[in-house]
Amino acid sequence: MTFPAVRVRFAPSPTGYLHVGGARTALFNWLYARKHGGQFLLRIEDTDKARSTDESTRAIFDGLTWLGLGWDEDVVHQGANLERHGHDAQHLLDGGHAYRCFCTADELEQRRKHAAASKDAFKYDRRCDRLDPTEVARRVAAGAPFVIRFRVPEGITSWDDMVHESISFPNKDVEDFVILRSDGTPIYNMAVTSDDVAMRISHVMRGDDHISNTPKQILLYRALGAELPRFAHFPMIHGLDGKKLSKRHGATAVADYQHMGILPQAMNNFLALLGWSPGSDREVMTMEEMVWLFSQDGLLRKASVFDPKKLEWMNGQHISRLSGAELAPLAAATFVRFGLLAPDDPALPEPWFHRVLDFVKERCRTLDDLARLARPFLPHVKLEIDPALVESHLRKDPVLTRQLLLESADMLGGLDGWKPVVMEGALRALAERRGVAAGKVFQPMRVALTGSTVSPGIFDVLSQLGRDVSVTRLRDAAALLA
RNA sequence: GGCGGUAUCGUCUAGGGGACUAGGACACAGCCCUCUCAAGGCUGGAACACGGGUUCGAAUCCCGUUACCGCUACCA
Repeated sequence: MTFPAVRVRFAPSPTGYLHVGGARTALFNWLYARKHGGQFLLRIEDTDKARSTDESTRAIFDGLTWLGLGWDEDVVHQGANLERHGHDAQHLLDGGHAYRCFCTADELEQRRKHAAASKDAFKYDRRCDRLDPTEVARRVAAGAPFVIRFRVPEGITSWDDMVHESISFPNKDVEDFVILRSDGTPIYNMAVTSDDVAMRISHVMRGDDHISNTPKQILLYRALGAELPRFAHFPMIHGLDGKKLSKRHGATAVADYQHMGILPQAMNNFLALLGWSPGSDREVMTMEEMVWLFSQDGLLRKASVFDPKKLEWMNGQHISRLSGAELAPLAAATFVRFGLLAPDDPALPEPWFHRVLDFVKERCRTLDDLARLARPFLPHVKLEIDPALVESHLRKDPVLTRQLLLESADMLGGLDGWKPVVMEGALRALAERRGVAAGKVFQPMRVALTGSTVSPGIFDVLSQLGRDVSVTRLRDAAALLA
């Protein structure tokens, strides 16, 4: 027996940026396709011309590209398939699965309000389905506008969801939904089903806000005589307050995290763990490992809360585990933004640059941290010491500090060899001679050497900087105190 | 209101009838390491929503309640 080909799709509507919930849906689809050697397709659902923008479409492409979630065939623009959607709807009408409805939007609105006022559940009452055929023909001939409604049959509609177990809806709770607007364009469920059939989608995997659309789509598949795909409904992602993630929660676009210095693999890793678990305590994973570990058995049903703190932690883990060479291209844009490198800077592929990244990466949680910490070790960047730091760390005890700086400069300048262990012995001896705690020597040195109170160990800093630069910076700082 | 879904530490989760004194991670607190900051190590507080069943035995299965979420458009 052969398994049907796995073909999945991510189908966002281009009405904003790519937000983290969408990204997670795309990720799961991508992971599933990779896992099973199938295709991951992208379809832009732009049938709502009023809300769709090219800018949003671009944002979706950019977001997916940044995350590394490439799609396998040409992008499908739903709007290009309007004709087929219309045909399918017509086919349904011809086959007796649908009927014309002449009720206007205003009338419907009135009836809905009326129902709400008397606390009744509103459901279309099928009055147009009871119209006499000659009356229908008369109205059509007279040019009366109409929509096409699907005639929901009796019975119950259910399916085995890959995330949930069996979900079922009594058809009496599903109203005769509109499939074609009066202007001949399709409504969501019609367009989606028509496209999914045409694209031979095998697994429809999306957010669980679509659960109540599923019975409608299943009914459409059946009326169209098409084979049903498998369905999977992923739980929503909420903000810290437990409410649906929205702008109120701060950053919700994947691009926001990109600009905050989050690595795409960390974003994917973090998102994957929202609604999926490998079934063990495994947390930090590469994309390859996730593909390997991904399984529908690990799919969770409960909505999860997006916690930016944990994302940052995870980002730090990824940064530390990547080599300087791997980090360089990922960090390039950030270094450019910090004014430390030019776009396509020749330093990017240089081993010395990679060594700098390796030198500081362990203490970073974001690429911004990386840029900040790497700065003092970039030979072409002039060291600047924040005046506030000069005040708080050097001018506290200017005479002694200047003395210590000068002495260490002399001492280091004449040191036999440039080894951290040797420096340590000499510097500690110096502190002892002057009767001060070692930290009293090291911290001013750190500020003098890096312009910061945070850096790798001071002897490693000296070693990385080299003797000449180190001595110069110590003397320069001392000069500030003269 | 109707329909659907969900329920384990503050958060992400492990758990699939006995291995649960409920495990890990983030966050938080303390300690260790230590020249700073991270990383790392150790320790601590912190959860099975509630009520009924089923069973010798329930976090795990069933029912109900509650809470939360989603859908309820000629939006997607």
